[in-house]
Amino acid sequence: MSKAKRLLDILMFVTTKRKFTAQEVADEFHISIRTVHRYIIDLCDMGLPIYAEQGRNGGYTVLTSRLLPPILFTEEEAVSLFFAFQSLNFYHSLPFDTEITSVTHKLYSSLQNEAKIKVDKIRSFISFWNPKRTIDAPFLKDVLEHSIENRNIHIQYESKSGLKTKHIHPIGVYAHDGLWYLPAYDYDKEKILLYRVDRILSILSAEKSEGEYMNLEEWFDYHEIKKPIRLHVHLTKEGIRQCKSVPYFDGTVVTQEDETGYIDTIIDKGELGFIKPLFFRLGSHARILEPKELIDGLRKQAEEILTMY
Amino acid sequence: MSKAKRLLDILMFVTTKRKFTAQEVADEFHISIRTVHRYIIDLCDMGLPIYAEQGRNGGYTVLTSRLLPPILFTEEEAVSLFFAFQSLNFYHSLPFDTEITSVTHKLYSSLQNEAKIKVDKIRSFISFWNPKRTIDAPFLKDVLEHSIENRNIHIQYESKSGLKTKHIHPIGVYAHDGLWYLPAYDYDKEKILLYRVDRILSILSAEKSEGEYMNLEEWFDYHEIKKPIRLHVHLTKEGIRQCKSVPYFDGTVVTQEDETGYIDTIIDKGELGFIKPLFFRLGSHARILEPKELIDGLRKQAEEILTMY
DNA sequence: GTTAAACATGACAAGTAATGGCATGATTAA
DNA sequence: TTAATCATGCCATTACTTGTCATGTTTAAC
Repeated sequence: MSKAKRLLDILMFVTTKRKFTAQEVADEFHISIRTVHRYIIDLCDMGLPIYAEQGRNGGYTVLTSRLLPPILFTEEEAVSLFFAFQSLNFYHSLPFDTEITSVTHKLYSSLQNEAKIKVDKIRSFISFWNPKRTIDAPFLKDVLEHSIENRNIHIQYESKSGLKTKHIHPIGVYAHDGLWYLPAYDYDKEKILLYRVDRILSILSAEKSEGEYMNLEEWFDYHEIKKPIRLHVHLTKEGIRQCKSVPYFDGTVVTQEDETGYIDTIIDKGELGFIKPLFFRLGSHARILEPKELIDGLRKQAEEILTMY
Repeated sequence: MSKAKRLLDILMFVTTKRKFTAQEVADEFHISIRTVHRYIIDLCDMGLPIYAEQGRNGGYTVLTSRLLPPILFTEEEAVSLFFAFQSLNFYHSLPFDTEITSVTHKLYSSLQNEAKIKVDKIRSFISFWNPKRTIDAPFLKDVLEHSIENRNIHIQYESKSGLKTKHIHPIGVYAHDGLWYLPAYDYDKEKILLYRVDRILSILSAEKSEGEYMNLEEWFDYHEIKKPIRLHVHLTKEGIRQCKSVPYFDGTVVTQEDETGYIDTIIDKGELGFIKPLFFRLGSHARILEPKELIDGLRKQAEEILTMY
């Protein structure tokens, strides 16, 4: 076996063990101790942070955590990585922040000048916009950790009705529109609710969870329609155009031959509050035929507005 | 110099040149041709896709594009990369799609089992939610290319008032809420407008641009207030809560001692259409004091609703 | 069809690097 | 004091790398 290959094998061996003696390596690879000492000098030269403790019970200790075998990237692949990083730029709170910074440096410094220019251009010509929030989510990493470790937590939460203590089982976290959300099973309400990570004021305690809950992906797919209700709306041409831009209606907008259209679908009653402002904006571009509750809600809100002003 | 170092130097040399002869390498590194042949066998063993053409004008050709020197990542760094990729998951159209797939494979396959589990967990416990759009943006990569290369383009665009041909200078592209947007200088309207990349039906022609335009970052920072207007609103406690969640008002919401609050700021008249539905939803939680146009707009829309139903 | 430029491969001697063994010393815990 | 550990030097042996030369093969150009 070539020396380079053997060195890498030893690199993997020692970064995995973290603490080891020269004798252990010699036994593992059937080489002499003298050679092991020499190899360790080579690894140090390669930049592996390693230190030795002398005397009985001494040995070597590797400072970095486990390393991957060296990977050869093409320039395009490196560029695509910077593109991926670009999508994280607008987030204020992020887990893995320090690691991403170190990867960025490692990659950027190994690029040739031409590729550096390309990366810089990507940075200035492409962006993933999210509202630049000033809201901090200090418990993001903790909450993520607890959900990965399948633990229940007690949290102090700033809800609509004031400060509350909640006993929840976190399902996962997701970012949307610059904010971090936490779907979690609420043991008091006995159902899954959606929390905002920035509104968590503290984590009081955590305990291992026994139950099995859905994961984040399942939660995204899962939309229980508890109170099905028919939504039936006629749309003008402009109404179609606007509704097609609303992800919620993606796929349900039907265009007819005369260029008008309609939406005719089943939704959950709880979602009416969410779509009401939408139809307010559409005004006469959308004529709601069903449900009556939506029409009444719109009327009520319209009357409230007219009473106010 | 050690063999490993020399092999890497040659690797860089040949991946940059793409096509070369053994003699060229021999001259460059002052080694014999025989050795070059031997080195090339080593590079093949390392997995470099390279083939030889025999005969006069023959030589070697490297199939992959330029490679970076091998990079050592820590396991945490690799995990953070998967985290970054996660943020691209909900996008339907992406440039660099193939590269990201190949990087993902390279990295994942080099992970140890334990780390693979960690990555899988991240994938199932953290997400960057964006509406799953079915809308395709086939010209995304082209438009990006043209803006990087500082070119003007003629496009067919599906606008509010139908199919139109536009002569524009693209400034860059950005993703928001699952859609790709293109701010661009419109040569007919003589100002910067915002286009949706999915509404571009074709790119008719392109020519080198002479002018200097702002870049994407500048455009984000730039918000010309052409027709300044005062927005002055009183908010209830719930009104404050809701407005604080609206990025547009981030920082302008003031809370008073009695737990009510207000917004008092200068905005552009053109933005009224955008904030109108917001105040409709807030209803009596927000009492608009100024501008009159906003109140009138709300009243008009409310009357339209009441006339309809 | 001959020639020149390229790759492909083998043999071998000379040179270089890596290895193992041994010796010595330093440091530390038992 | 002893045993376990790292640190380092020396040297003979072994293994590898290199350059030179020789021999083939393939292909384009003349």
